[in-house]
Amino acid sequence: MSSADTERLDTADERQHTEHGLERKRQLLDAAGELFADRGYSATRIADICTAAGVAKGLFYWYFPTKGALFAELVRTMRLRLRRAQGTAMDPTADAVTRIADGAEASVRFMADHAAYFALLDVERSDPEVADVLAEGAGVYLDDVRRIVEDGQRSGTIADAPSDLIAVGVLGAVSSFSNSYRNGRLGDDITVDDLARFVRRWVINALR
Amino acid sequence: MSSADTERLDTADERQHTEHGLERKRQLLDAAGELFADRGYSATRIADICTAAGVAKGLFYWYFPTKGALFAELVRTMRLRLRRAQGTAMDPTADAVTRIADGAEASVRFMADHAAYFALLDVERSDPEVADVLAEGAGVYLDDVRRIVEDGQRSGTIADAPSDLIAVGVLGAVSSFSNSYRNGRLGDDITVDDLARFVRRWVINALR
DNA sequence: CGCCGTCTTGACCGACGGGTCAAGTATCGG
DNA sequence: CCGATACTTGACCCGTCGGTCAAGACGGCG
Repeated sequence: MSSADTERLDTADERQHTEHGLERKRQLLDAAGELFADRGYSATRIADICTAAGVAKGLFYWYFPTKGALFAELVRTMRLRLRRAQGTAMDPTADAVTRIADGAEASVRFMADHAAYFALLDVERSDPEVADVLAEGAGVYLDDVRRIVEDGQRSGTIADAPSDLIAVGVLGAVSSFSNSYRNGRLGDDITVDDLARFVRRWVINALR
Repeated sequence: MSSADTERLDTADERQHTEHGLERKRQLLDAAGELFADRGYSATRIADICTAAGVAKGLFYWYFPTKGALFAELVRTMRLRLRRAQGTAMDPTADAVTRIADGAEASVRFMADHAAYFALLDVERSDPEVADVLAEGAGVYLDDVRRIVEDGQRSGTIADAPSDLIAVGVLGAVSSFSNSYRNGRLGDDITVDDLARFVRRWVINALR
């Protein structure tokens, strides 16, 4: 038996984790998410993440091959969760406008629920170390929305204009409102429900 | 005469620059703007800026006390220019909706003209070293728009809803569309004029 | 020409932080 | 009780990068 079999994973990122190991990993992910959110990616030291999670620095590399890998995992997890939230909020049999409005509303609520995480997506977009992962998902939502917009245009419920422009507008509205809400630019007297309702109305208004 | 007079400016950021000196400074500012835009603030090394500007690293500190200071100057210059562009585009005697639409259109054109610069504002929002400068101006535009919105609501031309929400929506639309245009998400077949017209229509539609 | 202030250089310094490593501890199946 | 495998530690290494500095070059003015 050659020694290659075991060596394959020595340095690799795929390790055999126990239940407890996965829990640790999640702790690190959580700590990192919070720190990234309010200090930025590059301003967050691996040592900070470990301190926040209450472990030694060396342990970081047991779970992640590099800082960027953790970031990528964080982003992908988040993206998955958001899409799931959108999916369950949208009734596939409803008309295009309703579907978009439902998706937008769900996104706003989701982003408000996970404010710490979403401050991230909004940040460090250009750091080459992370740009790829971020860009990778940027077009996905756009495509989702554009498809529905075109659907709506075929049935005449959505105004006739370049579908990608409209999609950008919808996505932009969701993220703008969510961002402003998150960093308190809207004041404390407005609730998530208020915001969600307003965005729904705003989007519907923009589509016609 | 005490020696304090000359010493005051030794380390300070205010230096006596000749015409040629100011030109140099502008070169550095330009080079930095471009590099920041496509690599991010923290990923851009001072050495990179100097290389791009074709000067030695030491010279950087003849013109700027620190990296952050250059950034701050860049941002403030940009903000000033944008506000000026908006100001000249908006007829103070026109009604609120027209004023907002004009301002939005002008902003879109301006951002397209200065794409390299504006990739910046969108980036590294959370880097503590630069967060202050960025946040400092964030509320300004919001206030500008909100005032006009409230004006329009008084005269009944703008829908009755929290004015800050509406202002966030307008600002968000402008930046979303500009961003998408800048990084090519809208395809090459769309021109700035198309975009500007579309945003105008979008904003007007959203206000009523 | 000689002085002075502006401008320019590139070698150098220091710390900061990502990543490594050798030495453990904890747990579990046999 | 033994060995294997997952986990944990903190000292250490080392490249990188912001910032300094001493030595000049250039240009105008008396």
